[in-house]
Amino acid sequence: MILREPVESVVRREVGCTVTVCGWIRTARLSRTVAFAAINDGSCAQNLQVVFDRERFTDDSLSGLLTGACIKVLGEIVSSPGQEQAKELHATSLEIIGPVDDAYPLQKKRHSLEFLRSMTHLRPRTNTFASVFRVRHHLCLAIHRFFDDDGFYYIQPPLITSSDCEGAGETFQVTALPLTQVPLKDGAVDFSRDFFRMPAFLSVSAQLEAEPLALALGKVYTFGPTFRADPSDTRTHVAEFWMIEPEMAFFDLEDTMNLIERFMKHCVRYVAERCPDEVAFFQKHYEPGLTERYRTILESEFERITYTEAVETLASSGARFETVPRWGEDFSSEHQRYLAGEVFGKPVFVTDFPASIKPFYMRVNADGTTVAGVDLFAPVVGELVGGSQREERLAHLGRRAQEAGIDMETYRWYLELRRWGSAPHSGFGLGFDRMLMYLTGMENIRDVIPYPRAFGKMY
RNA sequence: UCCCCGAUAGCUCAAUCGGCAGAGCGGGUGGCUGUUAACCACUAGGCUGUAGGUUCAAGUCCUACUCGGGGAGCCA
Repeated sequence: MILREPVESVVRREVGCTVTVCGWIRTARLSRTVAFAAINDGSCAQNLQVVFDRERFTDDSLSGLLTGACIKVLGEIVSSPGQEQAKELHATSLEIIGPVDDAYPLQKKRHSLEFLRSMTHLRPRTNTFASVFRVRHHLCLAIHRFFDDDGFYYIQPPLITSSDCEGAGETFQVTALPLTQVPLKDGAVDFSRDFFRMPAFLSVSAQLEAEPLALALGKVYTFGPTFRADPSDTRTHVAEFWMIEPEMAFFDLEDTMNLIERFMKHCVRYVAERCPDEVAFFQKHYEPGLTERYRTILESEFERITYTEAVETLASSGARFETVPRWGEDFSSEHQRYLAGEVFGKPVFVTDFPASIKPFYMRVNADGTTVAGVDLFAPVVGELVGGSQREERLAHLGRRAQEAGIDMETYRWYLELRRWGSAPHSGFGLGFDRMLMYLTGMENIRDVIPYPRAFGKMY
């Protein structure tokens, strides 16, 4: 067993304690009487300064103190005369566990995020990525805690599905057929000879599978990976990402907005409490407005306007848009950012969209032309959440499905939910990785995911 | 997929009108008050993304391609 104490705990130790620490050297400095190495073991944002008395350590024994090397140090906690840290470790023994050579790519200076993207195996050793992944962990737990405390059940929908969820993007097909010799029948692929005896896909949304659980357990949520084969090559898109999809029986659209707002505030508060060092780091190096962003979310009441009001606001704003906002068309990302950023300066719920631009499962409003959908737009990043009250009336759903060209046989089970014991219910979807971007200020989704899978690239 | 920008030392970048390929950091060597991305000196390190073209002369201009980034669309 390798005994060692994490830096996160060492920095809270009393002066005089003897500890063993293992970590990677971030920077090392040698002078005549003394040498310093700042080491980090990932347990926290802080480095631990280790001091080597050069009377005790020979030049040779310190020659391995290079940026990137993994070392094990036994020493005593002493108070530090330096300005940048209260305590430091006075070394009594040093072991170079993993030496480095001069080809080690990470240096004690800033690297571009693009450069670091080319080495996903080493970038977690940088302050930036270690911080991102620590916040990622805490945000995951914040989500589970929120829903557990709120009476939700965590469910696991299938990742492999038989159908393409309407309107949610391109699917990856899953097959066990030999692609070099695909079995054919009447000129088409014979899927009856595939693994599932039918075509299969990776899930693009768990919503449809979550609804039956909500209509039995009351409140449920999913939190898992989602796959999209869209050829989207942007800083907010990847092929594999994580989504949170709560689904609630006996919730109307207003209940849903209240839930989303409470949820967002909980997550922000949780991260601010658990990761103060990381938030300060991102504030300093990436997004000067980050703590202000947190404050706005925590202290403001999110704006709520209808789609029609939003279009009018945009049209009369005097701002010049590349695409003119017109009723009946979806908002472009510049519209979303303008509404949240310029008009309100805080997150804004937009509700009641034209039925023609939304999927068949959203509940038709009394006016017959709009549906009870809601999007949450945030400053800078645009759309964060998309949700709706689901159409629970069989006749309405049947009509909308037909208009949308949905194969009724495939969705028979979905219609049957409305046939037997139907109930009003609602849900929403939230891109976890995008939320992490929002909370860290990282501007490319590929920099908040350990191993991003994107169009044309497998990092 | 479309539009825009970029590619020069290991990394981050500079190179004026087309005229000798540069700096900082990192590496090595030496020096040095307990330093904080330490500092000082010296040193090694280059087929300027690839393939063509224009020119007396191309890192610089033109064409194509490759790779990277940003934006649009689609979406989370």
